[in-house]
Amino acid sequence: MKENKSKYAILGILSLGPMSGYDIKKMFQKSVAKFWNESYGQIYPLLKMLVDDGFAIRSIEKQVGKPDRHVYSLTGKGREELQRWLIEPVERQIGRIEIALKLFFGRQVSLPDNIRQVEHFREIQHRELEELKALEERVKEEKAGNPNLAYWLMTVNYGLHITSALIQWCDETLSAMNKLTAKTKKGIKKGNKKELSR
Amino acid sequence: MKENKSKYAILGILSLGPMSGYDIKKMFQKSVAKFWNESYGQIYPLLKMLVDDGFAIRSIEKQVGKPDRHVYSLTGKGREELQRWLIEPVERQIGRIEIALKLFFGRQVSLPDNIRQVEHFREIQHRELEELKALEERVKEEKAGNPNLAYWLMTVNYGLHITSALIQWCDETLSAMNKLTAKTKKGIKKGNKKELSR
DNA sequence: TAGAGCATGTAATAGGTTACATGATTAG
DNA sequence: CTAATCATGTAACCTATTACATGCTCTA
Repeated sequence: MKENKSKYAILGILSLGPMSGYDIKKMFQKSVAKFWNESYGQIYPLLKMLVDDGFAIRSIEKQVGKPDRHVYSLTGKGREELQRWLIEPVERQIGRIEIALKLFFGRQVSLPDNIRQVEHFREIQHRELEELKALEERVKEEKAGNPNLAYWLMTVNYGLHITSALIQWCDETLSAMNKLTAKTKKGIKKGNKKELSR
Repeated sequence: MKENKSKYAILGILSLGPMSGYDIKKMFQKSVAKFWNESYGQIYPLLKMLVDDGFAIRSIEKQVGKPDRHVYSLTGKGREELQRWLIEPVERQIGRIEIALKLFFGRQVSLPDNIRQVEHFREIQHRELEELKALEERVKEEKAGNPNLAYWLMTVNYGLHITSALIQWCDETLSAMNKLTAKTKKGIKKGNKKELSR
């Protein structure tokens, strides 16, 4: 049986309250954007499916000057379906990690090229870390008293752990690369030209 | 312009030596499987494209009792294309992290349900860590002297850092959850029944 | 004799992004 | 006057997995 994860992501967002497709997209953006996102091309057809399957109901809010809002609310059946998925154990997933793939083939380019690549990756993670720290503070302030707070902070913490670990890995990797540079330089001084070859 | 990552992954594998589609699949399995993989449905059509674009050439090895081997080798143009991609800076990618999404909606299920989920995730990461440690030793032994060794160890190290960070996060998260349980229990002793509600 | 390994490939299907079409209102 | 925001949705297009088709050899 194929499980469409996007479906559960949308059920989850809807569990926070009734919303339109447009609202859902915005909600993804300002809540789980760091580890999940959906496009309109997924959201609108899936909302239709959720209604067809009885997981949500649609009500229409008339507006002037703007298109009508189609507001979706979870049904009891929809909440049960979400809960069923939430307690289902996650599986080991092998994501595609581009930086690792590029480095695996690192010998195909020069050492300075690889150093640049890792330094750039480190900058990305550094910016990410700052963003996550700011997010953590913002959530603590704005969501104080919200019964979801504890869980939300755990997911922010996930990001903090991963990002810190990546920065550490970058530092280790850069120092390992600098040692390789030093070795090559030594080789030159000793006149050992073999070590110069890639 | 759309860049097909699978194309570069295959060019990369081919940079290790001439190979058939079947070999490429096996090579993915025993080298980068922890962070990248490709299916036959991607490999065979892409190999055809690589030849059409002049990035690889195909030679046929006749065999008896088995189908002919179609062996692909990188051309100079193919190696250049790979190098061009390798030095191109990676972009920040937002992967889909299921455990984080589930926990974000954690309030929809019970605290013990969430604890079970994280404990299970921790076990997965623990097994992964053991596998990575074994892999590191194996690579150090079997690939001693291989000019790729340094880069390969850096990618294994990537996995080690991520996995250790995840285990740490699990421990922190589980202890945070246990504190929530303790709070609820205290509420019961004091007869504060409101705190029992989800 | 059943199953795994060798070896090619295609077709069906699922999953997902981007661009397009429409059109009023509001802020700079 | 321009761009953004509100708001719906669809169509075209990629990307990727799984199952299927074929068929020989070797091992348990």
